[in-house]
Amino acid sequence: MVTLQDVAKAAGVSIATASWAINDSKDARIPQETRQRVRKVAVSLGYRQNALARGLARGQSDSIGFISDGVATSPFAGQVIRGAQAEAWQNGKILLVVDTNGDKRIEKETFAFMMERQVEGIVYSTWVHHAVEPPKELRQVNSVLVNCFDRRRQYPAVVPNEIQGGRSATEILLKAGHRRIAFVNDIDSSPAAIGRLEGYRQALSSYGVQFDPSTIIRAPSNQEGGYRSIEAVLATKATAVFCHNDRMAMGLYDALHERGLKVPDDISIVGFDNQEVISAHLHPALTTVALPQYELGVLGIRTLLESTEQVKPQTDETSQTKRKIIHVTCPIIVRDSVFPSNQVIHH
Amino acid sequence: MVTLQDVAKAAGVSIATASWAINDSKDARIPQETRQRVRKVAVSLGYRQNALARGLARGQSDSIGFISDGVATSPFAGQVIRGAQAEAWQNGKILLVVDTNGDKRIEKETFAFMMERQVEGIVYSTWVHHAVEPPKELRQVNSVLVNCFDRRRQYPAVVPNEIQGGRSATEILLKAGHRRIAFVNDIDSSPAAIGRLEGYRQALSSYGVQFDPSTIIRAPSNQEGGYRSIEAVLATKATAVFCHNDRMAMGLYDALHERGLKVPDDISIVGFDNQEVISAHLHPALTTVALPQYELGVLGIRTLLESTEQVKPQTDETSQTKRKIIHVTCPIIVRDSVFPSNQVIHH
DNA sequence: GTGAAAGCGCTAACAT
DNA sequence: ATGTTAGCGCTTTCAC
Repeated sequence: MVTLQDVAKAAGVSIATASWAINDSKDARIPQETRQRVRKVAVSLGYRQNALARGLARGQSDSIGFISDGVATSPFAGQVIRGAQAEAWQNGKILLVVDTNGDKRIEKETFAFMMERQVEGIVYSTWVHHAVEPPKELRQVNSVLVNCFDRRRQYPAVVPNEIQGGRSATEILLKAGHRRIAFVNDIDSSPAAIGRLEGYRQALSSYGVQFDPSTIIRAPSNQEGGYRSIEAVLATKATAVFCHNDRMAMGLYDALHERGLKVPDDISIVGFDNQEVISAHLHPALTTVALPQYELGVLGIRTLLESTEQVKPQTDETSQTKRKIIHVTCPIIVRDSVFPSNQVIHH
Repeated sequence: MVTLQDVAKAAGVSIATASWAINDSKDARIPQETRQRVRKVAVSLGYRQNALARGLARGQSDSIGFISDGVATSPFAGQVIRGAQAEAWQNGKILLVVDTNGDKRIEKETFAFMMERQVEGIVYSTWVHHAVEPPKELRQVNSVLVNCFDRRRQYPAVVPNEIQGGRSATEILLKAGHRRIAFVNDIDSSPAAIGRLEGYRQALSSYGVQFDPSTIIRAPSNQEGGYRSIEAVLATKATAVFCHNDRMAMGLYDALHERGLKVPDDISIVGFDNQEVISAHLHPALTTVALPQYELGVLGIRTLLESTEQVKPQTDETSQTKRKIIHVTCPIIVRDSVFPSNQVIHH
């Protein structure tokens, strides 16, 4: 293993100078010539910094912890890690990723493990968008919540904008001319269920359409739920349906198919999540609203890095400052399940 | 920040003794009483090891690099990371995960970055099972390939057993009494396409069924491919179809549906991949073969750790030793798309 | 401009 | 059984 010592010796300079040259320190007063020479030598010797030594000396590890309760498992949330990692990388940091599988004990251990490794902060991310009660330890370090939030607002959080998403989904139907729109929502209450409903109502209202509670159908948020809600959907006499997610839409497609009803000719459908393996490949392909997963990851890290620069972690338990929640836009993905589609495109 | 120094002082022992007590060194000859006392003090002081300092002193980082070309992206391969991480964790190691997005330049940078961080080895994993040419640098360190392999067998590799998978898929159909079985394979050649076909042929052969090339249909391995292969499938007069993957099966379901054909009454179907969001939720739920993703991750790390213990990384370019390839079993997941299903269960 | 040297927090060989 | 001490490889202050 080649050390800085070796490089210095080979270049005929002191180890301090070598360090400056390698790191290209702005404030070090060494001539370009020396810098170049040292670096040449370093390359020719195949020198590589030892991040452990560097971190120890500088009291900084250039690493960020990423705790998730299953992001890596989720079929459609790995993108969050990708975004986080890309943004961390941009800033010369590396991510220590641990999936706790939702286990509180593992979570605590993970936290300790990360602290030992001198992480500069921790991103705490969840699989589904919901309220969490993060382990108190998290307050000892800079941290941000991604795809979740704590009710007391002790941590900055980055979440998808469910309301806007629900609004966009509904508006695309309204723009296409639909006025009677059913909403097959998740039977479980959640930020997604609440937010998307609110968006749905806002959209109707902005188009002057009276909200009719009987157009709201609730079912489990999976294919079966969508499939089984067919009767209720047809009973609403709606010409279009906004499904809480793509999986429900997939189930609804099946049920519609079985009754010989065509999408979008007989009924228009909009989903949510843009779970590509489903939405992009249904017949017809499903118009849906995408979850900004990659962005959530990016913004999570960015938020963390910003707060690292400025403030120290809050240790003052009495502090009442509410941390901000960033709501990230959910873009609409137009495909072929809304009729008449030409109108959709023109607006 | 509390250091070992502080703990030693508070406990009234030397720093060395403190270190031994904390690490519970077997060979250190210190009485239990002292150990206990020191640890009590450490806890009460809120002491936490500094992994950087420890790693520097021991020349060991307890971390493993995990490079992937998109595992985190893949809707169904995040499990590989989960498995890898769980196994690493078991051994007191942490994973440094970087997704290169398939970019060769990022790949090189990632490698350098990981070496700087003194990783004890690198797992190089790919999204699809295929042959790779890993960057030469990889040979400088202990490494193992996961879900991919190099033709020259310079690295140990862990891959799914495609042949056995294909065999299992076909056998379940044979056991159910089917004798004319179409195989809708991927039109692109790949270890999966080749292996699954081989398994299909082996299964037929072991049941004394003559292989008929006309039952092999090739199409792009996605929903559209499956959907469009309907004519060809029907033309084979097969009573059952083995699809190269669940996505193709999903497309085929759609096409079958449109012609009023029922699964499994009119035709039985088996998929591959066990992409749950699809397979578990089609109507009827799809019998399929699962990719052992979690296991791939576990075995990747285990293999790495084993070789770390024993051999040093091969630097000898002329060495001709072929590294082993571990083929991991792909379990069959029985659901409702094979008829008659009762027979299936009884065997 | 450059170098000497004091750490960073910990481990482990060596002394006692 | 316990303490002393020399590093691990690097950064950075301070002196020249």
